[in-house]
Amino acid sequence: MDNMGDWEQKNLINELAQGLELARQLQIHLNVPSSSHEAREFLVEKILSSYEKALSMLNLSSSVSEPQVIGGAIRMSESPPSLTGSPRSEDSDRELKDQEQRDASRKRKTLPRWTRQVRVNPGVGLEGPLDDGFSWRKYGQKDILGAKYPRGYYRCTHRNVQGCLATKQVQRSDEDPNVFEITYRGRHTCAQASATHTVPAPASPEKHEPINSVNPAQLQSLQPQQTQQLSQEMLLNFREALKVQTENLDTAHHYQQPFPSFGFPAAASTSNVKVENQVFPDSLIDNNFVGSFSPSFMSPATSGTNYFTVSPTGVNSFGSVHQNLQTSEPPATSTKNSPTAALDFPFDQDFDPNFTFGSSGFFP
DNA sequence: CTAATTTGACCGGT
DNA sequence: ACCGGTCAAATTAG
Repeated sequence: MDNMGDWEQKNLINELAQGLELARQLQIHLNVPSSSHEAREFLVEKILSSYEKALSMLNLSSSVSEPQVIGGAIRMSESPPSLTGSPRSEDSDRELKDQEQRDASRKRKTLPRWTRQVRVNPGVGLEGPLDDGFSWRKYGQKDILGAKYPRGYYRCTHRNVQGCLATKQVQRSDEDPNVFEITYRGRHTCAQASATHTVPAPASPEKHEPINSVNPAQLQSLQPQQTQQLSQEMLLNFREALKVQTENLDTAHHYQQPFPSFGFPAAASTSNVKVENQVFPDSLIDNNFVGSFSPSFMSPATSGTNYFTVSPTGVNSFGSVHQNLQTSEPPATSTKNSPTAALDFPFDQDFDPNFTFGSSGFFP
C-alpha cells in the first residue's frame, strides 16, 4: 500500500500546496484594487486546475456498495471500440435488424452511477447549474412515471469519436424548480477541457505541447494503476483543507462517496451526492476503472445521503456560471414540450489526464 | 453549411 | 405489457 502511492502522494501534496498558495495570491489580489481581472481569473484557473488534478489523483471511487443491489439493470447500447456508425434501421423495417451489432458486447454490466441533487438559488443573479466544461449532448427525453417533469438524457459529445461512455440524466424536482437531480453514469474518457480551462502555461519556454488536448490513444493507453490508495491522514488533511463538513442525512440506503465538492458557484447552495450503485470492474478492460480505495474516514455504518456543505469561510464561487436553463413554455409549437435543464458538475470519479503540469511542471 | 436538439419509435429488463 | 433508456430521422440553432 505504499509502493507507487508515494509518488502519487507527493504529487498530490504538491498540487494541493500549489493550490493553497495560489489561493493566497488570489486573496491578495482581491484586496488590491489595481489587480487586473485577467490576473485574478488566471489565478482562479490555476487553482481550479490544481484542485481538479488533486481530485483526479484521489480517484474517487468508492468500493463496497451495499449488500443489496439496487436494481441496476442498465443496458448498454452498442459501444464497440472500433468501427464507425452503425446505421441501424428503425421503425420502418424491423425485420432486417436482428443479429448484427445489437448485441455487440454485453459484458457491460452496470456502470458506476451517482446522483447529485442540486439546489440552485433563485435569488442570485445567475442561478442555474454549472457547466463544468464537459460537453454534453442531449439524446433523449422521457416522461417518467410519477414525475411531473420529464427526464433528460445526455451523453458525452465525444462518444462517437473517442468512445466516451459518460452520460447523465437530469430531472427536475416535482415542485421545486430549483432542485435538480443529476445522475451521472460512467466516466469520461475523453479530453474534456473546453469551457474555462485554458491554462496558458506562463513561463515555460521549453516545449510547446498541447496542454488541453489529450490524445485518445494516450488516454486509452493509460494504465489504470496509478491513482489510488492514499493514507488516511492524507485524506483527512485533504478534507480539512477543503473545509468540508459532512453531515449525515436520512434517506434509506446509499453509499457515501468522498466527494469534497467545494467551491460551487454562488448558485448552488447545497449539493447532495449519493451514490446509487457502484460496480467493481468486471474485467478491467473497459475504462479506467481503478478505484477502490476504501475511505475509512467515512462512517460505513451510516448509510445514507451525505451532504457536503461548504463552509462559507473563504472558499466559494469557483468556476464559471454558465447556465443552460430554460424554464418556459413555448407558445404552441409541437405537441408537448417540457423544460429542459442542463446541469453539469465539475467532478467525476477518476480522471487521469496527461500529467503535463501547467506551470510548475516537474517530471521524474 | 455543420452541429445540436427534438421527438416518436424501438429495445430490453422487470 | 409496462417502463425506463436509447436511437435516429427530422427539425432547429449557430
